[in-house]
Amino acid sequence: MLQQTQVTTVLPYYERWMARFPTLKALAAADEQELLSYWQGLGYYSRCRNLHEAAKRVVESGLPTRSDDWRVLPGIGAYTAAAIASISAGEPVAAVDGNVERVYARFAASQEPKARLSTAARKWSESHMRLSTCEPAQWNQALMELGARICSPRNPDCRACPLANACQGKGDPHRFPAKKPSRTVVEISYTVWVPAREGRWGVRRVPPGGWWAGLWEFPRRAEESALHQEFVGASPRGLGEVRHQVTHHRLTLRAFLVEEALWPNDLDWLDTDELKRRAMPAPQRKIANLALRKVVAANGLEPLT
DNA sequence: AATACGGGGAG
DNA sequence: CTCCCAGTATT
Repeated sequence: MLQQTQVTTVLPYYERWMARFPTLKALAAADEQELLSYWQGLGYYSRCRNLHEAAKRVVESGLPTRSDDWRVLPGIGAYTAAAIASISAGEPVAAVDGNVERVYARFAASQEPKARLSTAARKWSESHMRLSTCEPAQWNQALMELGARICSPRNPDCRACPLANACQGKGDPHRFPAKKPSRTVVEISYTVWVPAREGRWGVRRVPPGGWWAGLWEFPRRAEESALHQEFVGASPRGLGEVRHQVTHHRLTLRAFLVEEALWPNDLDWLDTDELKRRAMPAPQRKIANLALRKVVAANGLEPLT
């Protein structure tokens, strides 16, 4: 959960997750759709599937010990493997996260691209770790903490830094690490229609290969498509517009309520409680709430969380 | 080496 | 707006 996601964001998800799936065995035996519903809103949903798969393998074959063996599990990369192995087994391997990369980039005044920076930071951290009397877990924690609290992205406090003496970047820490040029934003528009009948909602599984694969959504078409044109001709009721940013794409989803025509025939029809438990992409969740307010507010139903 | 992959926190 | 978050897998 913590991969590329802030601790304060993760915390409530983690608590709910651990209450529901308290052991590896429980996790391995869980239904993937339910896992995704607990993950819903966190993003990077492949992490969820990978964690599930990793739990299955571990329950089947036992817990790894060495970093290299952890590394084989899906979703466990260099950072996570090193973090686990150094903490759980005291293995002297460097856990290099964004903090450590930044600390190293400034310390060595390096503007290398991310891949090389990461490798260099790992060697740097590991060589000093071995010279230190510090436990590997403590060393890793200390370096990450230094990056989070002192060598921070926006306001590095070089006066408080224990490495300032030897640091090559302290004159102008903001030059490191090098920022990659920002990509031009791509605008994408979708029409979303919300099939509703007799208190039920029609959803489909997001097809594989793109964003939100495997989650559930209301039918969606690019606005240029022929289906869209046909749809507009059916004069649906507008629900509203939802904007959402995904990396360098800016999405606009225009949502409409349709009660009869143009439903794909492979929809899953859910009542409101079932809809609430399905994992939906954030913008589709917002549309669900628009629809709920419009259609069933009078019945006293609560919005989706 | 570069890109896809979410969503949100914070300045 | 921008940058970046206790990264990983794929190309």
